[in-house]
Amino acid sequence: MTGLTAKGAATRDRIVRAATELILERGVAGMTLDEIRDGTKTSKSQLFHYFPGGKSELVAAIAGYQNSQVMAAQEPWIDRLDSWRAWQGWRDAVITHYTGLTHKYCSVSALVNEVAPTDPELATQVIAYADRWLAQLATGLHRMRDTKLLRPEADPDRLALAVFASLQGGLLVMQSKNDIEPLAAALDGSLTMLRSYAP
Amino acid sequence: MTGLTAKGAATRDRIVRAATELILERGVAGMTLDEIRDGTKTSKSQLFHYFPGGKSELVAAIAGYQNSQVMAAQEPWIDRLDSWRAWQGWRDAVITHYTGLTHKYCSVSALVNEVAPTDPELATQVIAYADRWLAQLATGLHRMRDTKLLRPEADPDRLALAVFASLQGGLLVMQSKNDIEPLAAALDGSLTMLRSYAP
DNA sequence: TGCAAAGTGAACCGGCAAGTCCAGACTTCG
DNA sequence: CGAAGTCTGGACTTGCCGGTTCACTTTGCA
Repeated sequence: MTGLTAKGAATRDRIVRAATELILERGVAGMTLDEIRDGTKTSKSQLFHYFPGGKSELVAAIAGYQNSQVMAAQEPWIDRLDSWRAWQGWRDAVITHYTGLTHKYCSVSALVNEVAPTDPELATQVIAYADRWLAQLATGLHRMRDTKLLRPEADPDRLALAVFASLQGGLLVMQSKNDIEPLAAALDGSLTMLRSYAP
Repeated sequence: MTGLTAKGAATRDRIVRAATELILERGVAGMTLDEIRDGTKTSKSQLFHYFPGGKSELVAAIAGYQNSQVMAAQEPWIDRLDSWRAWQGWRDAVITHYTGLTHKYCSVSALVNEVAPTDPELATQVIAYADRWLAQLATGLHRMRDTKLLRPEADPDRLALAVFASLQGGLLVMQSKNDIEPLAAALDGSLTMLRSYAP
């Protein structure tokens, strides 16, 4: 997206923000372009002006935006999950980030579920975010095995997968119950599981 | 649904089965009544004849049907999760059930995600199934604490919540990766977590 | 200052999918 | 048999929503 004036950039930004708000509350199918128009003092033509690919492109932009938010919230822990202290810090950061957002569609992966059957390309994109997230967890665990914080027979990739699944499930249940507790229980359970692989 | 002749019951059944097939593959939004019609040698009027509430009622019926399938697949373990042996048996039964269904929308809870914003009543219903499932896990853990298989300070309800979240997350990731491994990793992680509460 | 490019508003289109209607065919049972 | 109730087909209606068009204004730069 090049050649945007200040005014244009502002409008585009307004659209993304409003659309994000809507999509978090109502899901992809529940978000209509007309609602975005109403909520942003814009018009359809502008939507397609800034997102020529239509709804798909807009949703992709939102997913990217949300992903960066979530990843940022996990800083600085997410990059250095190579000590027990870091994992605990990470857990707290995740809880903090999602506290107060319990009623929303927070989970990137949950989007896949809705989007995959009708828009495979978009799904691929979202899955890529998830994979990067998962990879960060795995990297930390690999380092921990290397530094003998995990027993040698521990399988970092599989453990990371378990933690990630647990995290996503925690988010899912959190949303349906509108309560942070399921996420907290899931993460605490994951940490307990990991610690049982300490030498 | 009373006053159904044999023929009527058969038709109704045909509709539910075909609709289940479709919804598992494409999600709620991706399933259209016309497709059901095409796939079942029926017509719209019959859909509304057997499900006067329209799509919502049909989806509710499917959810109930799916739920009973999933619960049945966990027999006999799910009713007696009060020993480590039972948990292992349960884990195997779950994996077996979902193996070969990896490309589908298996998770009941995942449906909530799609349906909740637009149909709260239906969502409530689906959540009820999930709660019953969760309760069964909790019951087993309570018994295990009572019989000293878990340390007294273990919180069965919270542990059950963690296991359940992990399970749901495993299903979610399983779908997006089209691979059973995430589910297996999630369940194995959960069992490891539980076992660390053994005395 | 003027013109090309960017930005904007609103009416419009087309398709899709949920839900309706009704006429007629079967089933059941007195 | 025949009437009440059940089942069926398919054409029809309705409204929503993603996407298009086009005339117009604003902006920024040579």
